[in-house]
Amino acid sequence: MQCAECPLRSSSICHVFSRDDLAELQEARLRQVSLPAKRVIVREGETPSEVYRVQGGWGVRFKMLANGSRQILSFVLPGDFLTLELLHDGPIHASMLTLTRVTLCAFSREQAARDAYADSKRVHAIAHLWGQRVCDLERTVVLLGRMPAAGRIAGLVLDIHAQLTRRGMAAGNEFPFPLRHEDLADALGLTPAHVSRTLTALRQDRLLEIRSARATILDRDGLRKLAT
Amino acid sequence: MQCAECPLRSSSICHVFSRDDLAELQEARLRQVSLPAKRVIVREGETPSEVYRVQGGWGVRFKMLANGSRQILSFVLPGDFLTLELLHDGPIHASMLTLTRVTLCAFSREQAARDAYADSKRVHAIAHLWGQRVCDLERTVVLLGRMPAAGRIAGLVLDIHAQLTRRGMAAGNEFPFPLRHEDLADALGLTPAHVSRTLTALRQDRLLEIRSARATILDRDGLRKLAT
DNA sequence: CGCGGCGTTGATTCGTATCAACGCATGTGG
DNA sequence: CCACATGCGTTGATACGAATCAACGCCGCG
Repeated sequence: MQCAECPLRSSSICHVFSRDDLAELQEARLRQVSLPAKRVIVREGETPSEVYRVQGGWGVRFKMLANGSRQILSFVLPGDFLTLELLHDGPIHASMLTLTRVTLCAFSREQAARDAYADSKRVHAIAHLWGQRVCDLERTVVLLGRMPAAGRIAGLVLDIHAQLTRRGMAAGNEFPFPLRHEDLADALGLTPAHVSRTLTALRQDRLLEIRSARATILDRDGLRKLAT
Repeated sequence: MQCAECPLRSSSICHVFSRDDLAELQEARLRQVSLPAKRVIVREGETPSEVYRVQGGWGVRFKMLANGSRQILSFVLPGDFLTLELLHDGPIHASMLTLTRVTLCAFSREQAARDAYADSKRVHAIAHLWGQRVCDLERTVVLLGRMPAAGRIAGLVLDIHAQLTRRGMAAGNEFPFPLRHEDLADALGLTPAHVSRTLTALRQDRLLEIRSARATILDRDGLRKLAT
């Protein structure tokens, strides 16, 4: 797909990097990559030479612990930029994995890092992305530190729904949701078994329904109350 | 105290903002403020007109929940900058409270926001600060999501010790630690009672000792193992 | 058709919360 | 200088939420 027709351009970093010059953006794009599900994109500590704008599909950023368990730090959605830390030298903080087939638009890390601070509009856009990332993480800390299982799930689902809505990928209260119970568990500090029980309860209370890789919010106010 | 003699200058944002011109830094500093313990510095959502470099004392960034419980997002230590989000318009993400008497060096938010992006060295330094903040939060998410009480305490104490050491405020394995059990509990998703039990266990295992506002790491390897 | 991955459900265990009582230090006013 | 109040840490008994372990069912797929 050409950048000119990309529906995600306006809601992603591409917008800032090429408001005036679409041809320049198109030319900077090295390639589009398509990865199957369950493929490692990068590993913690690496410094790949490309950065990406996610074009489609879902992924996950996570850390492995010594005891073999996995903590998911965030989900990667279409429109996301991978990754901010590569714009100023740092190796990446966390490993990444695709959950579904994922399409990426690749750019040169080096060039992006140079261009990123070329004008103040871009600098502010990047600072804004950092701010969002921090905000998301802080919400996650609150969920993990102070909320019971149902509240954690409600909070996560509402966050994802808000993201997808902003990027035009949710039709009202229904939206794609390819996460398995195990993914939810690893993101929320729970076990798959308990996620199953909690989702069953949420469904019976007519708050939230997750079926065949789609989620439907049945009672937004109810969920918001749970996620306080 | 004059900026020229400030022992924290080299390990804080002041270094980047005035490597060449100490007089300029000194002049930019609006005032030094001293706040007693348990005083609110700012509340979530506000946009104060000053930013600060913490000169001394400890504080806390936190969010209150509807049910009255508190989640601490991070501790504020001498040398910290308050706050990054004020450098590009955002209102602050979380309320802040002093834990001890705190001394702050105040600067104009407006001027700092203008100067922040004036040269690429500063831009990179700020991006680096964002990166650290994200890194800290990600470690917190791992602690809260996947570790038992002893591991959480170990992880937090080691992080704080590393920070203080970097800033020259820890003498080997002993360092100031003015946190009450309730503060630890609110940061780590535990209750004060359970923090007490866990600290007792850590003391009996000769791993960590916390007494009269000071902490001593008795067995660093043991703690690191607990914190995985 | 059989197999593997995933979700569900039940029985049990475990970690932490909750609630309450108590001790100790510190501060304060009589 | 003592009597008392306050705040914080400690300890114990009990409750509860979630983990663990295991069995089973469903479904998609080779």
